Amino acid sequence: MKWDALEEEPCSLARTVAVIGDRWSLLILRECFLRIRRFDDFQASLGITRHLLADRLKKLVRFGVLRKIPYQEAPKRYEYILTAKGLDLYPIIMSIVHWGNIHMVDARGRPLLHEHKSCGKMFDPVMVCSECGEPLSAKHVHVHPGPGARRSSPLHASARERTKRGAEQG
Amino acid sequence: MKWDALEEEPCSLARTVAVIGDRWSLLILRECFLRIRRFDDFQASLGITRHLLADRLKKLVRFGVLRKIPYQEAPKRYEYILTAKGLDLYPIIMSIVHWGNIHMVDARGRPLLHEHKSCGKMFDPVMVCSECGEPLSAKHVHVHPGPGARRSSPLHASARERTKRGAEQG
DNA sequence: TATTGACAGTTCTAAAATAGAACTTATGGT
DNA sequence: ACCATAAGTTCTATTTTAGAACTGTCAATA
Repeated sequence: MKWDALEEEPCSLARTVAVIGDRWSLLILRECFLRIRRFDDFQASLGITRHLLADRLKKLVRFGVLRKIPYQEAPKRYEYILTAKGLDLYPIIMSIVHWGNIHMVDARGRPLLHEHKSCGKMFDPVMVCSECGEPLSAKHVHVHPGPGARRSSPLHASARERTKRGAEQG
Repeated sequence: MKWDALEEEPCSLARTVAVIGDRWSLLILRECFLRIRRFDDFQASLGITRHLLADRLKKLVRFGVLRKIPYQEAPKRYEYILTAKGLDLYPIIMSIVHWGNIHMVDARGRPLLHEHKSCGKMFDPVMVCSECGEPLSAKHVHVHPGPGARRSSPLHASARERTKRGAEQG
């Protein structure tokens, strides 16, 4: 499967994965949320090759996650900053960090602590239901096909269905 | 940078990315949360090559995200099911889906709707502070070094610092 | 004036990962 | 014996990534 194909999938996860579903994009975004903005700063702090960094920044700009803002003329230089769309990735970044905090820390403990300025306390992110405010878990969620679903299948056809349909169609 | 190096980083995001930071792992996990459990079902529903699927399942099992459970003897067959550690990935998956719902849907609308069984309503996931319950945004969060942080740097050294230190150390 | 350094890339080759298809192993059914 | 199911493994070709060097602008310095 090609990356372009992912964007076309009738699945919000697949489409998002097309934007951020590779290791360097996620690491670049981490740096963005830590106020890194410039090419050489990304490069040095990540150890990414300049080639790939250029490529990924271009991709993130193309998807509207980052914007190139000139910060000096002569020679023209740009900073990469998060757009509103990019800032909306915060829950993804935070939930990834949180999972790592719970399941991947070594004996030394967390590399990072997060303080909520609004209440002044160190916190963990919690994902809750927008309607009732209760914490969410997979088993209390039921999935329905939405208006953009593929044909009659719940999400997309299950394995066996698709194999059969493929065979029927050609 | 090699994948193994990511696991060693003093950063919970990098360590999590070592586990789920590639497109196929995320898509496989989507299927897991949709109750797909068997090799051929993953393969057919994702269109992933069998080679890569075997590789990714092995990796997810190694990291303790999936467990192989025998469902028949002779010939021995296994299902891949989410462990508790794997189920904890739900907020990551949901926040990815939600971002796609907001920013990547086409004119037809969302491919999927989510119902919260506890309250009976269609919902969106919201990330809140564990201490005060307010919705989180990047600008209300301040980052502090934790016990597992690298030396004296806030998260890890900034670009320029690291270049300099590298030069000093040889 | 020539040199150095900062910055943001681009270009190159070698190594690694992925795609796509065929093959293997074990077993049960016809 | 022959076919189907299931879960992989093996193979070659293509694509992606790593790593290093190179390019082009401009400012400051010797």
